Amino acid sequence: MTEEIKNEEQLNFLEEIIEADLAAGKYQQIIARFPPEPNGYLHIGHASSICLNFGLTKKYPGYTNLRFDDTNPVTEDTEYVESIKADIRWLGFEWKNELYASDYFDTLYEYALKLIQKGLAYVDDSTSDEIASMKGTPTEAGKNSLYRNRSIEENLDLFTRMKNGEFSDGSRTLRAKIDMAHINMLMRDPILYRIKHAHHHRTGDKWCIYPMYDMAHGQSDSIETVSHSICTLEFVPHRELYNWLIEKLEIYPSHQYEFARRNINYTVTSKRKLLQLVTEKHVTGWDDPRMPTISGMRRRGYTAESIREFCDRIGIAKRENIVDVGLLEFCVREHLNKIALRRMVVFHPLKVVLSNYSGDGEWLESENNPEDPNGGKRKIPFGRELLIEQEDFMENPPKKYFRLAPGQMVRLKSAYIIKCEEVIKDNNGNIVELHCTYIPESKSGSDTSGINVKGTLHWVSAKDAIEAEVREYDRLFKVENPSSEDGDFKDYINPVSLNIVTAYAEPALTESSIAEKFQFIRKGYYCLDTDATSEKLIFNKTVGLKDGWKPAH
RNA sequence: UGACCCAUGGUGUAACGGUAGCACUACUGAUUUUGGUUCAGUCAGUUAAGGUUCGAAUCCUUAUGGGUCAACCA
Repeated sequence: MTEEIKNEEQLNFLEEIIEADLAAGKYQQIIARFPPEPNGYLHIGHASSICLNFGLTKKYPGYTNLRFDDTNPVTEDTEYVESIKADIRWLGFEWKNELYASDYFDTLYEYALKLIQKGLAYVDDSTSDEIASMKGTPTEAGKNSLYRNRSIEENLDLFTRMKNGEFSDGSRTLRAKIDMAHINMLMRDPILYRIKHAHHHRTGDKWCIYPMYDMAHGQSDSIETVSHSICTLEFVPHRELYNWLIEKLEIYPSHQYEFARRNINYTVTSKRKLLQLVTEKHVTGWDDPRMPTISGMRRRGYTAESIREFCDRIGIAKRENIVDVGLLEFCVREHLNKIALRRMVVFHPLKVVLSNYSGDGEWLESENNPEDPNGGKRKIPFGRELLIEQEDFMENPPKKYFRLAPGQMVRLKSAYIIKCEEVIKDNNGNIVELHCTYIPESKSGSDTSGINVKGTLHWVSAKDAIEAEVREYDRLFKVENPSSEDGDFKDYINPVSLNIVTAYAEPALTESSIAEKFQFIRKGYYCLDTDATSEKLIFNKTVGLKDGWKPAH
């Protein structure tokens, strides 16, 4: 019975492996790690990996370490270290230990010596080109290096001198001695250490030789006794080398498991490409709201909850995929609908004069969020002259047009029902103003008019409205998968991914803070941008409302 | 012309030899002082061909399609 209930839960393949390992008593707890290289900002793909690793060790006994894979000093920087830590925390996760592969450089060096002593590694004087040309191809065996059979003593001496800085960059490498005819290219005497006289963000100038990924990653996992080392599919061929090194080094046997990285349409998630967008100024920075980076999504107004929900919904598997960005947007709307404060903002104003409204105006009340009974209310000024959206009026409306038209009535949200009496045009025939009458008995909350209207419009009081800059974003790329198209991915950048409009907002918005999320009624979800000042309101469009009405033309 | 990984509606993901399910999208309808939300419903899928079996998305074979591998990157 209990087994049946348990079986109803759908596990992904990693959870199945973990549950089997736990059930077999192979591990008492599972240890995972999130291993970013500090050479770029985290993006939505990393979010998926973070949710996976940290989520697994939340679900099962154990913990996740944060380990920076900082073995290439020329591309890495502490700016990235800090942004990565901030992004993980913002997403809602906390690591057990903050670790760096560079912390293990001494140990890794000892491991290299051990390999040399076992006759399993050698110093190669070949140039980069020579090594490449002797590597063979997937269908052709490679050739042994001229230096492959040096004595252990000579290798020890040369490697020590490499470490001591006696040789120039690129002049020598330490290579594993495996098999140049191996079917797996990675096993054809892979390079373990290379010379780089470069300043490292943590170890400074202590080292001039640095381990390659394969010589560092699995060993770091092992040092940390990581039980489940989860990475993406392109590392599948590395697993053989990962295991070979652990076996020869006789160290703790961590295991590598691979899953398919998540791709999202109309964007790119490759740090190299994202870096290019930043350095070539196609966007304003790593946190440009159009970027699929965690910092960009945060600035755009996406919530951590919605990103976690998205990662949860797309799941994990081993097959190639392109997730529809629409699902991400659904998750964002789903959360924002619950928490966003409703406000009224008119983007393309059309003046409305209420010919039968006298007096200086009045303050009306409106709920902050109809989804939240405890959300409270706010005051909105109402007056004789109002602004509505140009698109909410049509002189010759199609059928089923619920908005304003000559002789037609609509409700102004939280205010009165109005009727369009007259259309005022300029000399060119453009509509510049509407003269309407309002129904005094139709006041929101105390409506005794008995009139039912289909349409409700958002509006602002003309004299009380405040100007705000609104930045509206569209997808960064014109095609679903820019990386798979011919030519450069940058050829497919959407030239109109940013549209700036000056809008007219109700006064309550003056008090906005960056932490608040808004829904501009009938428009979408918005948030204050970091560029905003006390003099100038600037909002980012997070995502639009689902739009259920399309005029038939 | 090798090896490895993968193949379920438009998209993502389940079903572990026994009724192909869930979510997003799209489309209907109801409700609605947001053409939003909510609610109800509809359309739509096992790459192909063989084989094993009482029974195959699932196991086997072959084919087809996609991805990965020849950086002193990770």
